[in-house]
This record gives sequence, structure tokens and C-alpha cells, in this order.
Amino acid sequence: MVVTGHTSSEGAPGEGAPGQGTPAERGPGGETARSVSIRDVAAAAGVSYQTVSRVINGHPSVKGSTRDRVLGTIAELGFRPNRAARALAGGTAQSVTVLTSNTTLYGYAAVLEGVEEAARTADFAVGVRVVESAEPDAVRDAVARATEAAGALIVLAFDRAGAAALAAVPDGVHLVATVETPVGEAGAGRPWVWINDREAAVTATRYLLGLGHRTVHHVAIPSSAETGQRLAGWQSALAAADAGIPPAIQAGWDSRSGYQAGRALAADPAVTAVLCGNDDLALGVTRAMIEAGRAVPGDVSIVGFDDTPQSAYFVPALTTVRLDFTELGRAAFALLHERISGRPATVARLDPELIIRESSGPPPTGGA
Amino acid sequence: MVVTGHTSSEGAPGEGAPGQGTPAERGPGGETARSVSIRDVAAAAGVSYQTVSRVINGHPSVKGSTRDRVLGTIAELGFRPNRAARALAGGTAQSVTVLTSNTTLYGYAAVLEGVEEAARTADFAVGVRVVESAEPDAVRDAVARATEAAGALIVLAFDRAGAAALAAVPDGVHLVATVETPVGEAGAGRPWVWINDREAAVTATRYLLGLGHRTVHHVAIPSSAETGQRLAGWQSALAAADAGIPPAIQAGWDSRSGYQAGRALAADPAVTAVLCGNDDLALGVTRAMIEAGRAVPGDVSIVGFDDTPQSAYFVPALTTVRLDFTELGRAAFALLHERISGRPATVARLDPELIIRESSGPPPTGGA
DNA sequence: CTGAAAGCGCTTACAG
DNA sequence: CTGAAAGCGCTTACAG
Repeated sequence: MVVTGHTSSEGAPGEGAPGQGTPAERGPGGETARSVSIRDVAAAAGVSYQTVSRVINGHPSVKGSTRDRVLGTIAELGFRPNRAARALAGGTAQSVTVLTSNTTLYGYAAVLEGVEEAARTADFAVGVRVVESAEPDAVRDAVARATEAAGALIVLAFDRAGAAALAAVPDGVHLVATVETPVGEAGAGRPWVWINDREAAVTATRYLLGLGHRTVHHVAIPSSAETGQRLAGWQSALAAADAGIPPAIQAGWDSRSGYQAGRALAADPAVTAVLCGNDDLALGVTRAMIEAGRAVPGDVSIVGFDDTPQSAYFVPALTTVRLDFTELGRAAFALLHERISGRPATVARLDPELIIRESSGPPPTGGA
Repeated sequence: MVVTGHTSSEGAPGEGAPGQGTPAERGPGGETARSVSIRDVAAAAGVSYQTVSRVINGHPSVKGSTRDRVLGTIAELGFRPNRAARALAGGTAQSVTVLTSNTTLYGYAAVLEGVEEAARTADFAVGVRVVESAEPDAVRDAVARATEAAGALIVLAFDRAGAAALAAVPDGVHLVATVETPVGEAGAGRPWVWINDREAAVTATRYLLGLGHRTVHHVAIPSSAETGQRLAGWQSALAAADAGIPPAIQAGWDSRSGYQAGRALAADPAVTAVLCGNDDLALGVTRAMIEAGRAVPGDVSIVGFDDTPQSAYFVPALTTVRLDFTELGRAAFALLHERISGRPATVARLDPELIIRESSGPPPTGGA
């Protein structure tokens, strides 16, 4: 298994040969690149190219018959407006770039998927730019780059880096943010879209309490603020039930981090229920519990957040709160498109859903 | 938990209120958008704007002192060349778009991550365009859109849709493909980068055979060709060892699909070892086995492919072949950059690594 | 080594 | 309702 990039090593590499090549001939199927412009269309339709411009931009003052004719020749010639030229000339760029700190974690990747899908449907190009940290330099650079395309922006402000980037976006650029909390600094003054994590956390915590657990422990994901919404919901549900509020364990996003938190939790016999900030964390916590000889859910119940495609196949299958991040991405784009085009969009209303599977149950008889 | 997009519902939404808003005021931190051009730099540096153009493009014929002066004022003024203008004027677009059938599956998302990282470092903008299927219309449209940016292309041709898109890219566009097989139609005539899946499959199969299993079963992921490379490697390793070659089970990419395949396999007592086309599939197969009362690895050994971040935390922890897709993405970009700039790039050589964990072991004593 | 010219493909005002 | 003009910010030849 090799991956290399030596310059133009021609011919078919054999076993163990460099995994890169640039054969001389070309395969079939190649049409010619680049071509028909607004002027070609104009000539073919017998109008000036300004009129063609009006037609493709849906300008109202164009006679119906000429519009139809132009539209016809556009279809015939397969004309596609050049985005770079449009952007340069000051028209709508028809492009969104997603500014985010991550593209592979489940929630982030799902939002990106939703944005791409919706953008594609609306014929928008989509760009991706990651901002590596909340450091001023990184943020400034990321925003500058993401913004220079002259297109619109969707910033994923679920964490500190994203929130910092959101705050640094200059006025005047079309923007929608996906935020953790609509109020507060993160979303301040910007159009946003969100998922009510707090309410979802309340639901999950209440469910665990309802099973008979005296209290629920929490392993938290990073947040855009001091207190994450999932953590806040967990706390308030506990308070409302007059249950004790154990200190939350601050973790990262991945299973490794959950595993470490789980080892600490497993050492405490009083722990019978753990609400984890996401499913990856829950996987790690579960493994740590099992390694420590604590049965799940016999001795301790574990609940996650997100419902990743794998969660139903974990052993034990994970009880979790399903959050539709893909739809959130679609909603973000819809809102953005609405603000750009002026045409109101309809966005589906999503509700959280607690998916009860095998990792949760009543506390051990001797323990509750 | 709500996500909505009603038009400009101002004010702070309370519990259960629409999860979207556009407060009137603006947060702090907003610098002014757009600004300094090549002409501003020229004026400030006391040269013509053409000279500035030469400097930013690394043109050789510029006196050292004037180059330094221009570079200095560029830094001072914070000048950033306008990509749209550059693209329009025929210069290098400094942008890549990743054309792929998927953005969330582990391997795809990891490649995208690697491309983004490398592109960012080289100051390239990155776009994403998904091609939904191998249908001619979908392919034509995807290629047309991905290509219109005038920038370069990286096509992920691991599956049929990706391979079809690759075949449809017209000549003359800068392009690098990540392919399953360097020879054959998929990579034909195009520069490519790959991971030797076949060799990795051989390694994994041999390992299982070495443990004492009479043969190894296979649950295959989709492929860009009739026979996938992982499947081919598995077959050849079996043949080389004179082991029987059971029919492979063709599956999809996800755990659900693996679970279904696993149910079928669990019904056959002769099955003691299963090589799965990826870790998600392995998770599903494992669960099906356990549900059927077959212990893993006591009764059946299971090996995956990829080594996702979760695999080490599965119960049992998954034995798998680690493939560095992120590095593959970086390599794809490096190759592309090399072809665009002419400057040779150095790309790391990657080797597959079999990660032995808990899901594999010798066959049951009575069974082998 | 460094200006002045022309043009990339479009859009926005300005005149009819 | 529909032309002709000017210009978006850059790059590529062409002249010095």
C-alpha cells in the first residue's frame, strides 16, 4: 500500500511501485472545456448581451417573448454563466462557503452534507474553509479567506473557534450561523439557526431519572461558551428534580476522551447513569465501564447525543438523542438563500427524539 | 428542539420559539469588508500595477529591490488578490473543487479533510460538489458545475459515481483522482493517487489464515469496478493458500448493511472468520454474530478496514487495517499542486498497518 | 526590468 | 422594454 507523488512517472506501476502515474494517452469521454458566453447567446437569439444578462438574472423588464427566445437558445447552447465574472462584476456570487473548525466529526460533517445538498439544489457552489483554532491570527486569516470569494458564508459556531470566527466576520457579507445558543455573544446580531440542545438534554436526563437513578453524571463536549447547552440542560433537569448535581467531566469530542472520562467514572460506585455529550464519547465511556467490570446497563446506564449511524449497532446498542444535523444544514442554507434572494423559504421544524435502546435501564437493585 | 426559518422574526426566542432570528444590532469585531486592490499597492509602492501583478505571481523579471518594496507595502496594506478577478483574467484560479459521491463516510470525509488542509496551506480555496449517482445526467451536471469554477479538480473515484464523473471530465482541466485501481478505466489517462487496498486485503487475509482459520469470508463494500480491490486481495490470498473461496457478500457502506450480511453469515456454523470491507460493516457483522449467540472472537473472528477513530473502542475492540485517507487527500493535493505550479512536490510514502485488537483470534478448537 | 493596452465574462446604471 | 458604456480586479502579451 503506497501513496506517492513523484513527478510524472509514466506507465503502469507494478506491485510496490509508486502509486501515482500520468499515462500519456487520454481516456474517452472528454468533451471540450469552457465555451459559450453571454455574447454567443445574444448573437444566436438576436438580442444584445445585456438582455441576456437580464434574462438570466430574472430581471422583470423583459418582454415575455424575448425572454422565452433567450431561454431557448440558452438551453440549446448549453450556456452557463461564469461565476467568476458575475462575482467580479458585482452580481450575486451564487456561492456559499462553510467556515468551520472541523469537517469530519459527525455533527459537523452532517451539517456540511445538508448545506451542500441544499446549495446544489439552488445551484450555488459550495466552499469549505477550516479555522483551526480561536487564536486571533487563525481566525483573522480564515475569515479573510472565506470572505474574499465575495460569496455568502455559513459559519458553524458550535465551538470556540467557530464562535470566534463568527464574531470576526465583517459587516456586509451575507451570513448565517449555526449556533449553540441563539442568545449571547455567539449569535449576537447575526441570523442563526440552531438545535435546542438544552431541551434535548433535559429530556434525556429526565428519562434517566424516571428510570429510578438518584442522579445522572455528565461527560461534556467542548462548547462555544463557558457552559454548553447540553450541560446546562442536564443541570437544570437535575435541579428541577431535586437530584444532586455531580461535577461534570469536561471532555473532548472523541471516544478516546470518553474512555478516559469513563475510567474515572467507573471508579466511583455511586455512578449508575451517565449522559454523554455525544455518541463517540458514550462509546468510550461504555468501553471503560465494561473493562472495569461494570455492566451496561446492568450496573450503569449510558446515554449519548446525536444518534450517529453506528450507534444502533454498538454492543450494547446506544440509547441516545437523535439530532438532525443534516436538516440543520439545509435550514441554514435556506435561511441564507432567503436573505440573499428575498424570497421567503420554508424550513422544516425538527423535534428531538430520544431513541431508547439497550444501554440504559433501571439502576442496579442494590444501588438505587 | 426546533429549527425554523421564518423570515426575520426579531427578538430573543423563548422556549419552544422559532429557532431562527435576526436581531437588529450588530456584534462587535466587524471590520469593513473588501478593499485594497493591486492599484492601491502600486500607488503606495510607487510602481505600476503590472509590476505588482508580477510580484504576486512570482514572475522572475523584477528587480530585487522593487520586489521587496512591493512585498513590503502588500504586507502593510494587507492586500489579498481577488480570486474571481484572477480566474477571469486567465491566471491561476488557486482553487480546487473536490468532486465526490459522498462527504460523510469515514474514508471520503478523511480525504476531504486532507485536501482542505493541504489546500489551505498552499493558499488554495476548496470547493465541494457531490455527484449523486452514476446516471449520465447527474454526472454531466456535476462535472459541468465542478468545472466551471475554472479551478482544478480532485475527483474521488472510489465508487461508480465517482469513476463515472472522472471519466466525464473534459480535457484541459487540472485534475487528480483518488482511485481504487490505477490501471483500468477508472484512472485511465489521468494522474492519480491511491492506496493499495489489494495488498492490505492480502495482509489481513493471511493474518486470519495464519491464526488457523480454514478460510475467511468476506463482506464487500461497493466498488468503482466489478471487482473491488479489497475483494480481489482477499481472493488472491485465499487462492495462494489453497483455501476455499466462499462467495463474497456484497454489501453497502454502513453498519446496517453489515448487520444484514452478518445475520446470513451467523447462520452458517462453518464461518469462523470474516474480513469486512470497512469498519462500519464490521460493527454490524459483529453485532449480528453476538445476537446470534456467536462469540467474537471466540467463535468467529472479525477484521475490518480503515481504522476509524471509534474502532478501538468497540466491544470487542476491532482488529482492522489502518489506511491513512487524510494523507491520501494531502497527497492528491500535492500532486495537483505540482502539476499546476510545475514545482515538484514531495509526498510521504504510506504503508498499510494491520492493527490487531480483540475481535480476532484462533478459530474455536472444535471448529478448525 | 517596467510601463501602457487590451480583455477575461459579466453587471450595473444611463440612455433611449 | 432594450441598446451602448463603463468598470469589477486582475493577467497576458507588447512595447520600451
